[in-house]
Amino acid sequence: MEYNSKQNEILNVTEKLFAEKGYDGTSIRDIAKAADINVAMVSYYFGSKEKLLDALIINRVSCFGMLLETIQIEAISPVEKIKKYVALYIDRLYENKEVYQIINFEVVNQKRTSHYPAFSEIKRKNLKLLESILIEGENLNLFHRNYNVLLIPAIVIGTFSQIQNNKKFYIEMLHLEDDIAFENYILNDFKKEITNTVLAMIIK
Amino acid sequence: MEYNSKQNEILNVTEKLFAEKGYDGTSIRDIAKAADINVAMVSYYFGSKEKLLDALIINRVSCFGMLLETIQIEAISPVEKIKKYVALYIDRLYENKEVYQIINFEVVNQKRTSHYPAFSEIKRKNLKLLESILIEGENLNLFHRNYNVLLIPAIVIGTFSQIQNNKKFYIEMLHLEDDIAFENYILNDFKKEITNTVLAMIIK
DNA sequence: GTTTAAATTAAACGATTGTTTAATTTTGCC
DNA sequence: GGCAAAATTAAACAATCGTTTAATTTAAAC
Repeated sequence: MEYNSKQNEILNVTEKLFAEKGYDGTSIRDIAKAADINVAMVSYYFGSKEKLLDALIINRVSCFGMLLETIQIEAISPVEKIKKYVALYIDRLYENKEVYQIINFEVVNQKRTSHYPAFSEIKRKNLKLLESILIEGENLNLFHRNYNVLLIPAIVIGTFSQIQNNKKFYIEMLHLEDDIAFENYILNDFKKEITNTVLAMIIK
Repeated sequence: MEYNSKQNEILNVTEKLFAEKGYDGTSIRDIAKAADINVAMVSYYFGSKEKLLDALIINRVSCFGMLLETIQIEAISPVEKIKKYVALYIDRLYENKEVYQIINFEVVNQKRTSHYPAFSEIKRKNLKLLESILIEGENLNLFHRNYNVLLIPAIVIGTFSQIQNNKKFYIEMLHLEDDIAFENYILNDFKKEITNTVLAMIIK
């Protein structure tokens, strides 16, 4: 689906507002005001508020799955593959933190669960990839197998979300100066720490 | 604050609905219908919707901090203390998963951040306790210190939330039969796994 | 320049929102 | 039984919600 500049502006504004105030907490008039357009334009371009949410999620998520798959092809050790897997995961989560925040709430929210199958599919795919790397490591006698594969993405995503959601608290506790320092923490120190945690789980 | 049976019924229903559909996604009429009372009763007892949220959170959270502190007094090794710390944390999170779900969203939500200081205080307190156990372990040469203390509660809470929020997905992937099997998984297998993860992070 | 479709607007739609009112019923106390 | 306070009710309040309408402006094509 291709969007013109006006539609993209609406999507950008919507992403920001839905992530900040939630779907139910954001009115179409909020969106129209922030995007500097008439309220009727949202319905005109997207049909309805619910379809706007659909369009936003589909647009943002369409490129989610791809990058990870290249890891398995590379000629590097399973340990390096895990490192790359986690690093890419964190990058991807941070890059799409707004839409991920929206999804995270809307998946829980029992009012709108229409996107559930699409996400299950992406998560299943990512799990398959991780599993193949882990088996490779087990065959090379690098990894043991007394852990639950499901726990690894749960730890990566969960810990990331926890810190991102409580950004203010962690900025305070880590004595970070501003949002840029926080971004640097996530993409560097946190990435290393969570990678080490995952490796400590699986390495013999 | 003491509440009569009618007020408690309202709080119980509100907790369930806010956790399911969010604060903005739940109307006072939803609450009144579920609690089988007149809409005016909510305002009559709690003043407003926002004050109802306040009352709910304060009521549920008031007993949050206490139990953990008993750990430090016990005459057991730091490793055992960490095990107890994580186990108690999981129990507490699961027991209060509804209100925790509400808080988790409302803290992120920039519209209502009034409860932020109270939670920062509880989190800070829990961190202090954890830190004292870790130092005890370092002094006994059991733990090394190349890890970030902040990461431990972030992993425990984050991973728990991630699995709880995507309950449906995990029930499917873990081949669990029903909600009771899921509860058993969280309180037994998951608790062990996440404890092992934390221990793998810190033990020499 | 005229025509036609697309874009944009202000206004209005009915439904729902949180809250208040004023009347009524229930309760506890003497 | 009478009375005052508390509890409960239906109804109404203004505000906001998502959406639609119908009119107007802009843009593109010929």
